[in-house]
Amino acid sequence: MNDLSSTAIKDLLRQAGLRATPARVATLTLMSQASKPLSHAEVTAELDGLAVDKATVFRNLNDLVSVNLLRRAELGDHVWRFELVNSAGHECSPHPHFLCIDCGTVSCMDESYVKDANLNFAEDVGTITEILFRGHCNEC
Amino acid sequence: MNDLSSTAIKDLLRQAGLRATPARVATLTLMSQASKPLSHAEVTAELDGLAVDKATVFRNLNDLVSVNLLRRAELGDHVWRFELVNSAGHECSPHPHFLCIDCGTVSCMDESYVKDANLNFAEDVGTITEILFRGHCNEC
DNA sequence: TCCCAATTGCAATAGAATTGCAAGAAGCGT
DNA sequence: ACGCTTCTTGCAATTCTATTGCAATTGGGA
Repeated sequence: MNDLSSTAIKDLLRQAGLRATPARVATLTLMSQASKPLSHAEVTAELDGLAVDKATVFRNLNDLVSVNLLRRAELGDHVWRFELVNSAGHECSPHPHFLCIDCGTVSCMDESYVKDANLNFAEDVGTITEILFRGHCNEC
Repeated sequence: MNDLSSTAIKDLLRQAGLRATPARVATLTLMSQASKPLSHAEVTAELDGLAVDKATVFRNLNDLVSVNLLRRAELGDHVWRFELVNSAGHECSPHPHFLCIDCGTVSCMDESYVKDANLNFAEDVGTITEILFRGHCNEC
């Protein structure tokens, strides 16, 4: 997806306030080369050359999510999957996401799609912070 | 929501090819009175007067799903939630859910809220099977 | 009512995800 | 380059949701 150099990845981490440890650099590198969202188990397996503990993998993935470098998705099989958040421009205003339950790919949709619905609903039940659509994408 | 009589519920079960055991009747009764999707833990808690084992609750919920009396949803917090599929006409189509990220409460919203958005979006990216809103509910 | 298959209870299990804590690194200032 | 502070890691144990095996029990048609 984004294939970044090692130094670029370290910079990303430090700019996010995280230390650029080998495990984190390897995790982000892996994610930037992945063609689909990876589960924790898959990330652990790919990183086995580094002998990274699974708890560390979990913590790193969640850390990367909390600083918005990764996105965490649930496809409906009770396994978290992680995907790079492409910080190259958009991602500014909150917008709905579409999650394909077959291939796991997350795509962004224009905010205007559900603007009206959002407003109506917010008045009824609470404040919306995330809108997620699940289904089968056109490729699947 | 639908408050069915005990005999009606037994009929539903038998028509579906399942035996009308007390645990199942109680489960379906509870589901028919619920205003929102219930997790397995919630169902177990509500049924504690009957001393139903949690494994039995799981099995019954899954059985009811497999005969299309219940619908099973995953709202992004790794907890299965179940809700009645009302075969009596209304309320049978899948509708959006709202999940409070603070207290975990789930509520249902009317399908019409996002009907237009749904149609527009489906043409663009794929087929929508589930719509989920996350945010802070009015109580939190 | 009788009988067999469906169902249940109990305990054990699977597996994902999380946590506590001490040892080990990253990166700051000097 | 050095040392110090703080963040991370590894390891083991734990939590939590969900599932399964098996013997005992029960529903409901014959």
